[in-house]
Amino acid sequence: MNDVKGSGGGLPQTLAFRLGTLGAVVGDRFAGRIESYDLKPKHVGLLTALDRGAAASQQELAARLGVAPSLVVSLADHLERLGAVERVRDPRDRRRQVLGLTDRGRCLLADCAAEARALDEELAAHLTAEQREVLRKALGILAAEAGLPTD
Amino acid sequence: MNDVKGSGGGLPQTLAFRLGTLGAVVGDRFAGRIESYDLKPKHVGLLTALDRGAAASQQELAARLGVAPSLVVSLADHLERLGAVERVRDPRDRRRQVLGLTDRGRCLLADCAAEARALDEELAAHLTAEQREVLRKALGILAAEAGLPTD
DNA sequence: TATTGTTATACTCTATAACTATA
DNA sequence: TATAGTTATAGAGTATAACAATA
Repeated sequence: MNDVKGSGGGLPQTLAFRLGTLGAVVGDRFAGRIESYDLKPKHVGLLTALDRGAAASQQELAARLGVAPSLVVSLADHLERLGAVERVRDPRDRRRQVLGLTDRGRCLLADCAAEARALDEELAAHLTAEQREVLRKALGILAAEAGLPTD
Repeated sequence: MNDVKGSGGGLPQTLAFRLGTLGAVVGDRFAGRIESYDLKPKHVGLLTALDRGAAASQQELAARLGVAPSLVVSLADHLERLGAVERVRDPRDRRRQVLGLTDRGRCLLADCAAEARALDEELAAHLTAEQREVLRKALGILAAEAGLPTD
């Protein structure tokens, strides 16, 4: 009458459980790979946001990333120390600090992308080409619905 | 020559990026859903581990979950206060506290599974039945490789 | 002496709130 | 007075290390 393996009612089979647990594991492994660049996933998220849109104020970035503005400050501080972003005062409104990617930042981002692709190879080693493609596409749909970057 | 949209080299298209970011979002949404049960995702992880295997010592659980033994103590404390688990001294080795699910714990776990299924409906609303199935299966393969629960 | 569980402590991450400069 | 950015502070979460009980 009930499920074979216990009382969870198949919790481990749900998308929510699998995405949540896998996301944590994959995030940790990605963090380990970018550690040598002195970056953490949130820094990469900020770089990605900058790479995808026009240079933006820190408040706009905070809204895009869904984090507090004060966190953008510390992320940007760190990235500025690395020479990956630069802050430019908006001459029309001198309160605004517009963040822009530097060449160094683009280079770092490319390095992170390469690390992610290498990690993909490890992760998907046992999937068929077709499974990989459907997986990538389906995750893209979910990401788009969640308002996350997709391209 | 280069990618159209920027310098990320398609970072947002990688499995690693999508799993990491989606995992965080989905984890937060799941956390919001189980908040009213006074549970957090880590508690559900511990309940799930208990539901799937024989009752286990706290050190074994820590290894299974990949967290510090001291964290299992605080998780188990909380679950014990909720009446979801009970600690029983192993009579053969009185140092060991064997954790076991109670009926209340099984009930809570079933509630969490229902929340996860409801979240799945929201998440996968725009996927075809076939996409859902391939997604579930592919994530199951990845989860198994990562040593996570799959059934 | 080694091991299990627990407690004490410290560190990381992030948000909230207070503050400064500009509008 | 309102807004952008910054700084200060506080809380949650988790790991490390010291400790107690048992083997």
